[in-house]
Amino acid sequence: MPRPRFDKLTPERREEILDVAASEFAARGFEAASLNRILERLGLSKGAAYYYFDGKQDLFAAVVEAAGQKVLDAVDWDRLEGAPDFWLEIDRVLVALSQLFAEDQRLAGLARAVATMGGRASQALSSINEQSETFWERLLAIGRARGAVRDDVPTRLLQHALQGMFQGIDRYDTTAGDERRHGQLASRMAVDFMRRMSESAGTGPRNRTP
Amino acid sequence: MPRPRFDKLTPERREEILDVAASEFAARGFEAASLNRILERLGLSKGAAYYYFDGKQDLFAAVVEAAGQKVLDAVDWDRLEGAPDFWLEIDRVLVALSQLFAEDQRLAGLARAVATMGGRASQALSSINEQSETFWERLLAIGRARGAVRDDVPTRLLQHALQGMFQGIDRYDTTAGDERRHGQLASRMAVDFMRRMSESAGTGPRNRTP
Amino acid sequence: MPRPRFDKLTPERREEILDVAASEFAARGFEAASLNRILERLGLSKGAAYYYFDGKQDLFAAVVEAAGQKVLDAVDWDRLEGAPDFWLEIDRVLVALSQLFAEDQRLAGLARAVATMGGRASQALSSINEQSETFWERLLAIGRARGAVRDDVPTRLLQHALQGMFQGIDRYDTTAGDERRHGQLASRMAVDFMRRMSESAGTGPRNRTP
Amino acid sequence: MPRPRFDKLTPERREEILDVAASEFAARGFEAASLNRILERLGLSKGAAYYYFDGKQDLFAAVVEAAGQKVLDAVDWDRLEGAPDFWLEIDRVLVALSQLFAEDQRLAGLARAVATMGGRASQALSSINEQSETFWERLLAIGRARGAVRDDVPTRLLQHALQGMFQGIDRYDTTAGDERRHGQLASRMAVDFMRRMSESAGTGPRNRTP
DNA sequence: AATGAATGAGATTTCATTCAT
DNA sequence: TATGAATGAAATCTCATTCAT
Repeated sequence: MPRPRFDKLTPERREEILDVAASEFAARGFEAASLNRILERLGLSKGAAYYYFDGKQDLFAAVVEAAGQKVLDAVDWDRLEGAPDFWLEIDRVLVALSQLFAEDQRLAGLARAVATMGGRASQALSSINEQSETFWERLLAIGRARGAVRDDVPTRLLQHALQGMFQGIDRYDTTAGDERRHGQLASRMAVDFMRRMSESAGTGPRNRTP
Repeated sequence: MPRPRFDKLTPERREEILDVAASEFAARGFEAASLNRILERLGLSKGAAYYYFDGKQDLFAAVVEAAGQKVLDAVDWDRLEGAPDFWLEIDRVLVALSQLFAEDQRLAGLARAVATMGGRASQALSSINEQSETFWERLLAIGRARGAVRDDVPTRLLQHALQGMFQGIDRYDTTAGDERRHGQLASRMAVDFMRRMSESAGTGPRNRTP
Repeated sequence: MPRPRFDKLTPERREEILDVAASEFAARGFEAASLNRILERLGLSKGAAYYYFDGKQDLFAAVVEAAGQKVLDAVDWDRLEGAPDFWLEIDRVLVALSQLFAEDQRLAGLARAVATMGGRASQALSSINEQSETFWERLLAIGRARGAVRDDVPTRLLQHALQGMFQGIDRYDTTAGDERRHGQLASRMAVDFMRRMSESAGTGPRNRTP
Repeated sequence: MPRPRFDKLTPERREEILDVAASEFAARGFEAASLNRILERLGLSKGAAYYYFDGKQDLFAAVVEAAGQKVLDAVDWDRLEGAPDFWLEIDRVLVALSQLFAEDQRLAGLARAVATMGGRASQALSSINEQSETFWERLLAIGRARGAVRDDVPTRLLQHALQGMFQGIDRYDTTAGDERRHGQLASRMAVDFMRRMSESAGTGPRNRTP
């Protein structure tokens, strides 16, 4: 994770650095991404880079954390907690997220890049995983408290299954021909899949997707 | 894809080559895998390698295709087609597959490696994608013919969603602590998720998982 | 030079081999040309290639010699010897040659490739140089016997200067934009340059080019 | 072309680098030259090389440009412009150049190397071609302004023909046995050839070479 | 607080040639 | 006569990282 010094930079510079790095990582994946290229595009010296970050992995971690924060912030947790119909609200949440992903093309790429790292990135990604788990745990916990989400399956298992399902849809989206229509359909189906996977039995009518 | 010459090698050598390469690709992903390391471990000269394969990507494609074939072969398609209860048979199929994955640890790694390549590997992976689509299309087509699989969603979208879900579960499996018990649970849950995602409405009782 | 065995091949095969090799050498120059690529395109095995030729240089020599023979054969030496006006006949000769070069695009490329080798190709090119010298010596000797070509400069020097000049024009031709018109102009100017360089003083009017 | 950083090296180091590289390129031509060998001889690490240059072609371009500059600097343009007898002055210029080439053996080799690249080196050699054209355009423009150089032929055509002729003489020079005497003769003849090729008709007596 | 020169290992790939069969 | 498997050196280039200043 970035050294404390990194926070002393102006917010603009900080954001620019993470921005450019995000583009590279998202476009090429962690391994194929080139630190050199990132720094060149940034006009940042090698020395400076290693002054702020501990290396390539550390920069990657910072980038992904920032992206994760964006996702966390895009959800109105209080509203979700208080919503009368959990699944209806989830629908809103996912629509918001899919808009976020549509606006910031790098998010999907980063998600893919993280998935790639697998077991390899030992320490660097621990914070990322925590963050990711936070998101799902929070979301599923709320659902469970409402009795909307099944409790016959470990949270982490459900989380990974959902996460994977979303990534699969993302991959479909990426390779689909007619982009606009597919994007909408994919987003709608994602909600449907999520509900089917997570809903506790007997919660309500079988199929809410019109 | 490997040059025709490759097929002239003894089956043992062929398998050994694909085996070692599979280990490397599965363990590190495509980008981070080192062709050098593979050849070194094989005692194969660089020249020979390029005599049989067109390059790193080509070798990767061969490795993945062989793995894919294993998966295809693990399914008894005729039996699936004739089974009285589709979902019951699917359960058997997935159990078989999860055993296959458990036995050959590299399979999951390869699946991850393929997922990683994303758009980058253009031509080299076309055959792989075909193979993968073949598997799912076949499976879903049978399910649809039986009226067991919903038809309100494009096959490819469903395929990707399912594929991603399984990968998510695999990732859960990989990082879970108590391996044995989790593996079984995960496998059982995978069937449940798949059924929930794919089942056509009104097919039967809501939740078959006891 | 090709081993005697080479002559035992059918003329068609012989020509095909030299043809394909000529394309490669002409297109890439000697160093960058790939023997592998040539053999692949020919469907000729490595073993066979080394059975007929002594190696890359040897093949190159054979290719160039064949090309040189074409050039030698394109000149009607008897007619040149008996022509009433030497320079008028040279004009015809050069037009014929420039047509030959226009028809067989590889000739110019080969000429360039030979020029490249410089001192390096020690033995392999000796025959080529002999051939080349034969051409010019013959041509200049006739001109001298007629009193049309100056004799205050060593033949070999004149030869190299002329050869170089032609190559220069060839290079101009290659890079010129409007191909058709330039080709004609270049060919016409080549004769003019050659005459100016070679004509003995006081042979006639200053400028025959209309 | 070398990155700006290259100019920050000490002049000595800069010259040494270009020197060693020039030797290799001149001796073997571009394709056969080995970047590895150059760096080894220089005691320069690969990384450093690519820190200063963009690659082999880039280094080559730098080498040739430096050489070209030497040639341009060897001509006293002002004096040529003001000389009472253009061709007499050209004689001086060419003698100076032939001395330059005699002193720096690599120059001719480099000229040959450049000629070799032909169409292949697309962008890398654009600056070199400009430089070369500058030299000839300048020289011929002065001659034309004086009425000494014919204007019935495009400058670039004349330029290439002259350039080729000089290279031919250089090749003669290289392969000639008795070096000293030939060199002088060749230099003298080069002037004669150039004049014959370029002189506008009716400028003066037919043959100035005694 | 920052620079940027330098490293050197390692990447993938291509080459001409040999030789057992 | 002919094959084609095998070699291994060498090619160009990129990488993340270090460190003296």
